[in-house]
Amino acid sequence: MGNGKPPHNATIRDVARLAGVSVATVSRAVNGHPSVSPDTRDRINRVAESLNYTPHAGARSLSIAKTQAIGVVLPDLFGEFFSELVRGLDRRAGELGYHLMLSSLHADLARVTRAVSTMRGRVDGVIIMAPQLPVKTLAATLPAGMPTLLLNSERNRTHPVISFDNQSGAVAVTRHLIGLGRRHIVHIAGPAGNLDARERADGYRRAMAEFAPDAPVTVVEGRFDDLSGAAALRDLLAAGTQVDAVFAANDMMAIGALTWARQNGLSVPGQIAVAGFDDIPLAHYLGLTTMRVHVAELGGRAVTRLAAMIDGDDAGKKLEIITPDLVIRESTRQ
Amino acid sequence: MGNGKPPHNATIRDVARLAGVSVATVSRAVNGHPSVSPDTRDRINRVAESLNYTPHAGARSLSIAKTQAIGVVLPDLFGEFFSELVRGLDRRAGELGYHLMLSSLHADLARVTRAVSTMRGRVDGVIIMAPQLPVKTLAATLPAGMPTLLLNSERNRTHPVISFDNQSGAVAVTRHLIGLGRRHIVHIAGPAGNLDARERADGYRRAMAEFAPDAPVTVVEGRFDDLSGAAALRDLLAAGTQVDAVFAANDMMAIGALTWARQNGLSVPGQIAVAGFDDIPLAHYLGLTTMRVHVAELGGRAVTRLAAMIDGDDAGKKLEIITPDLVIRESTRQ
DNA sequence: TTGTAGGCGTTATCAC
DNA sequence: GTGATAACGCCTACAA
Repeated sequence: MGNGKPPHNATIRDVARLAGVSVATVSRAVNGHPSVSPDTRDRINRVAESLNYTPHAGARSLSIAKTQAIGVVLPDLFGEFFSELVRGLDRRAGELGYHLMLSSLHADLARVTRAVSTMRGRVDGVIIMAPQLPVKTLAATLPAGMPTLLLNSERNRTHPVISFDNQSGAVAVTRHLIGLGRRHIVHIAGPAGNLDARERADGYRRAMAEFAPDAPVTVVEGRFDDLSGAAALRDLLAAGTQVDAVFAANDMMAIGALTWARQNGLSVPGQIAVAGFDDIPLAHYLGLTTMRVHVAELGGRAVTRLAAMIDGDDAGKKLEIITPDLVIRESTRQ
Repeated sequence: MGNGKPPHNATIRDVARLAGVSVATVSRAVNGHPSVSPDTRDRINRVAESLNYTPHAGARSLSIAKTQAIGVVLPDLFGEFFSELVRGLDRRAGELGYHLMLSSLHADLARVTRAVSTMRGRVDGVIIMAPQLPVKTLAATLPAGMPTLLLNSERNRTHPVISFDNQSGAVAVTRHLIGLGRRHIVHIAGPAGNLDARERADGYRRAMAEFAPDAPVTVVEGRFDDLSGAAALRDLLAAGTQVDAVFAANDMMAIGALTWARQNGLSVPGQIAVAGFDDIPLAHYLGLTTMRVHVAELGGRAVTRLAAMIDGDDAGKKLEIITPDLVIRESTRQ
């Protein structure tokens, strides 16, 4: 390990030579091809084992033009959202016999493009999550002929996309808060430019306009993390804004706001009801009302779909939408 | 995307032909080799762009015998531990110009071995976390000559390993609980066979023997998830065991126990103090005392070290230990 | 500065 | 059933 005895790894040729057969036969034996006599097969297996021979996957994929790997390019996602997504991707990939080539922490177009480019030839297709980039721009810079599936990108008829129904999810949450009798409902949105954030804010506005037309509409911007959620609520109150409910664009910000409120003597949900979006495990423990988005399922479906695209049987429809469910917990139970 | 115009991706040969030069020159131009006249370089770049040419990384790595990718094989880790680890790995990998080939959910030897085998030829080395497998067994089945770094495996002078100092961490937690005046301290251990679990249990026993020799020692087994933590505490109390403190082998189980206790009318830390291990973000929010293990740092260091091994300058020492810190929060603050 | 040609480790198409 | 041998796409001496 790290200093194995043979400075040079055994190749198919080494096995062939020692077994006294041709490389073609070794290849057949190793891949379980039927037309190899039991005798030769045994001999080859023995030699292979003694040499600790492992086929070179890179060479193999170059030869058969198939890597059995899929690339995954992600932005800098938060804790459990990230792990759930990757878990979903990895599980399904494993089931389908694919490896996962991961590249996260990619924000801007250049990084995403570079990540995908360097993957060409080592993956059969890629799954990209870049909610901050316009599909057109993105598509224009990707390697031609590489099956690509977009996660949580703008709906669009030209490229395969899977995403959450953010807007109707946000409508459901907001409507729930309105149903509680709250009127001073503020929305802590995600970063400007982020599509999910924008769609959720749109849902909030739509619901307010429809179900509480006379109530004030207040949107402030956060950065999807807990600190910015806390800061947003603090600033609003400091500015004298009346608040009896908070709908944050994701759970982490909601948790920041919720925690801050309690630490500053405000009762939740008594004085302020709080709701988030995502349903990360933390939400369960803190009793946070939220929209459950089934992140792992998203990952699994993405892999399934991409695999189909790779195999050439890309189902007709480009757009696939996953509907989130409202989960009511203590933070809005009065 | 998924249906690009050219059914066949452009290769270096296509570029060469259209630019009226040899493939060698294109290769040099693409790789920024100095000895290419500005004219030719320009022409080549233009053609490459027009063809949307992206080098085939697989072929390239076969040729230069370097993939710029590292494999990561993990067991089925829980939420934030997983995400923090992968984040740390990925960040450092990105900095060093490596891709990450991920394969998680691997429990038994066969799976781990297979995962690593199928990675040969597509990665330059692997990082393996398999706390349930003996190093000797594992090492025997790995492809020869593949740089390998083990995470949280048994200490050992023959193979490079990075791991937490589980035992002294457990001693610190237990000692803290004893210092609180608690005497009926139970330990909810991880799955038998898991090395981290075993070391932490050992630390608990050692601390009890040394600092509270007359107090009862109670160890029950959990599965590292919240439900088993809750069940463990419930069963202990149902059996009439006296309990005034719980030290769980990881945070998820501690959280399960803590939540169960509160839901069943037991005050924490009043009647029962609770402590965990890992310091996942959730612990912060629930005020759980725990050992902080800097998971992301572990990942980063692992990549750094493996990269060094790949480059052949493997530092002398095989074993690298990361010491965790005690973080005291409400769950043991009286 | 540029081209020729061999090789990286496998697979697959032919023959035999 | 087995063996040559030509790909796969790229890199790199070695020549020119």
